[in-house]
Amino acid sequence: MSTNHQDETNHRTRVGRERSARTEARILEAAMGVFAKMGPDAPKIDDFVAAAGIARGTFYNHFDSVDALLVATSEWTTRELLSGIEDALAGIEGPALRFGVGLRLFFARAQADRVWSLFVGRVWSVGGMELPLRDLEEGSRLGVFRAPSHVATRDMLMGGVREALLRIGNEDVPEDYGTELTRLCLQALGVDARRIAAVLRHELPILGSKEETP
Amino acid sequence: MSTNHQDETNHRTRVGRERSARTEARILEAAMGVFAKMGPDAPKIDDFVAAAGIARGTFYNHFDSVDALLVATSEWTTRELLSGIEDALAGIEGPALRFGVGLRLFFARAQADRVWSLFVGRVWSVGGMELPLRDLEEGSRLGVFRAPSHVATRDMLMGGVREALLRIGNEDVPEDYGTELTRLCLQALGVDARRIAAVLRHELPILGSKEETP
Amino acid sequence: MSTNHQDETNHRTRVGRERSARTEARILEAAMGVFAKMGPDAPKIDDFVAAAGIARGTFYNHFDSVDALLVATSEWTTRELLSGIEDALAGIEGPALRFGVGLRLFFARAQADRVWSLFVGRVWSVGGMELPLRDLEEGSRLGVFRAPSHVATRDMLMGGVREALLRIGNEDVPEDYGTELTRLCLQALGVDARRIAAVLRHELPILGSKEETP
Amino acid sequence: MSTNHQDETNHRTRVGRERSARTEARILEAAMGVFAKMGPDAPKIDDFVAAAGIARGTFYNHFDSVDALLVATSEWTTRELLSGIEDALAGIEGPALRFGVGLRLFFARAQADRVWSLFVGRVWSVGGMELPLRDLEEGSRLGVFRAPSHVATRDMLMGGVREALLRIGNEDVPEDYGTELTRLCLQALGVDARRIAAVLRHELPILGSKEETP
DNA sequence: TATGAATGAGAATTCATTCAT
DNA sequence: CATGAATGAATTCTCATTCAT
Repeated sequence: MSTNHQDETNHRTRVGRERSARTEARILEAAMGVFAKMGPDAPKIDDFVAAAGIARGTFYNHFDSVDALLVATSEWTTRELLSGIEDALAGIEGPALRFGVGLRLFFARAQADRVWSLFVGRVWSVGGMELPLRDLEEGSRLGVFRAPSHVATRDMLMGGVREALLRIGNEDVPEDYGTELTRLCLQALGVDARRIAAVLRHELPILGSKEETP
Repeated sequence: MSTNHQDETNHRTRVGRERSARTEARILEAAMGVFAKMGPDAPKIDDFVAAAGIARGTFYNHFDSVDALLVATSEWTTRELLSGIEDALAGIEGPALRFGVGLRLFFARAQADRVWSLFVGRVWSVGGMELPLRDLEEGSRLGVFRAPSHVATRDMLMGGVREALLRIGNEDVPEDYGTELTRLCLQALGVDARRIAAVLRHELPILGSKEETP
Repeated sequence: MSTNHQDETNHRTRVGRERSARTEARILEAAMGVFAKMGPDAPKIDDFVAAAGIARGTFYNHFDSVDALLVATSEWTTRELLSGIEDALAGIEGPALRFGVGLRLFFARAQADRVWSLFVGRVWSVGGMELPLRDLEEGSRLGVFRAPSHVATRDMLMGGVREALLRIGNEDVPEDYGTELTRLCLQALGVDARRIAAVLRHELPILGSKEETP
Repeated sequence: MSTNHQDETNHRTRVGRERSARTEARILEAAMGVFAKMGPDAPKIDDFVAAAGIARGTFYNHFDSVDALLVATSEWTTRELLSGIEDALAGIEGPALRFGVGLRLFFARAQADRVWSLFVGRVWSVGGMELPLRDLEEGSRLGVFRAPSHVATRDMLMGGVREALLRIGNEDVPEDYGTELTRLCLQALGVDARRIAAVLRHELPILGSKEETP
């Protein structure tokens, strides 16, 4: 035997940690699907256990409750997307362009993963996902956006986007669905037609996904 | 002898039915509040029982399950509103005017009853409430609305309105919130600014609520 | 008005009593069927209420519980049969003949009313129906019956008869089923073949049913 | 390292299955007693739970309903007896001898376990226990049995045996009760006295009970 | 006396959680 | 860390009983 005690322990520890991480990922992956299908309140522990193919007790080795799992899943599903979009918008100037292209990127992600789309649409309130307030404010200040009450504007946009996510998650939509939804958002913001056309025509930057994103 | 057997039976039957109807109304009223606060999946039978001040068994005399209650409550909360709005719009012509004024009436109702607003916002998908498709189509055809995909447009509007209902139900909003939301909807539809102003200025017809509305 | 107070009261009382008696008969009739189909433990008050076509409260005007109803139904279904058979056997002598003919009369009744047969078969233990012990003892004493232990003999006969009642109640049996069963009972009792033939050939006396038998 | 992941999993699985099987046996054992005392319809889940000394939830880990438990218990209580009797009769020839000795073995079993006897007597209809039809038919064909209608004969015997089981289960009976009952069955079948005596005198073969019989 | 809505105790069932292996 | 049987509190649901009309 070429391994001494120390090595063995390290090995076991490392193996255990890897196994644990893999199990956790399985649970999160499964949880996204379960929450997407059943919403945040209906699913029971067994739904996750069955979907992840683990034992009941294993669940509790990783999460304390369904609520904790919901939070973790929200975090996991959006972890890198928002900063990713932020990065992708790095070189782009002007609130309308930034907001519109950002939205197009967001919908592209949704259309590429319908389960994700449905999940985010249903539990948005939980995860802290937010509209890019800075761009909205700047747009208002510059007069590019002609929208009245901030709150009403925020609600209109959030609602429209959420409904779109549900639509994408629930049925097949045409490829340009996300673009059209973006157009409607910009119209709602009072952006003039010419500028809207420019935003929708603008080349879509590449969304750099890091490591083990969902 | 002024009462015969037949009369007696009828009387008992009628009295019973009236009592039953009153109890059912109590349950529905309570249910609207419970669903508004807790959503469609979280509440337990006891939540309704406690809110309505009835016995557990009484619940089952009227509804088979929470789901059945949800359906009945949806129906009950919207029964007359939509036809009421339809009636109120009777003399008004033009899709933009009809759609906009209808929306203002709808939000007026919501702002007047925040529990109702929250309930409808949370449960909309269940009740068959629908946008006035006819006006939307006509507006598209006439070029008053400049919106692309029908589906995307529907989603944008529905989502915006739903989010607004949640907002109204959850916190105090300024008096003109509904009007502003309406403006955003019309902007999203591509209606030009002048016409929007006219729609928002148009006098609000009276919404005739019949008998035992919620 | 030609009726004075006294008359009216009498009239009402009489009418009420008649109505009550009719209701009670309806319940008993229905109960026999319900117990026959479901046995003594399974049926709920509502089963009787539904079968009798009465209101729930009405049940309690006549019976205190399902158990009380079972007792009453047993009594009602067998009230006159046993004494009727006794009467019909009045002129017949000899334990084998009396026992055999009595049994044939009993099965004739069962085959004429299958619901009755099933009811008696299932709840026999409740109603105090009993074998004609006197004839059995006399037969033993005289050596006509060659059966060992009294208890075993009683069990064999009771069991056979009960099973026959269930058979008759559950499916169509040939007309001579009761006769054949009687033959088996006499064989079990050790009666010799010639005498059995005589018993089965003996003319069946008429079973005088009085008034409102089931 | 002498245990790998696979081994561990297998071990846990095996241990779990064994524990589960033991619990299930406890429930079945208890259920036999409960059904014997209360019949098939009266007992509540809690009766089984209390008798087996388990938690309410544990019941549902093993059986879906009282009905399912009844079926399982019937199967469990008779699983090996009938084939055991069949085996014990292997070397015995002649329908009367086979039938009679088989019956004596059956009653010996009943008298040795009164709870079993009562259970089988009360729920016979549920479990598929059956009379040895082959012997009955052969006996008829050979003229050893002089019985009329097959159905009537079957009912007479079944009923007698069932009633005997109830008797045995409910009170102390003399040691020869089973034998006497067997005599009555054979008499009912029309077997002549001499042969009956021979059957009852025949030595009782040993009933090999395998492993975990009730 | 007949009615049937309301009641609430009790029975059935689910499900989050624990724990020995 | 993974497993899954056992647990019992929480929840759902049934049904005998009451009572105003």
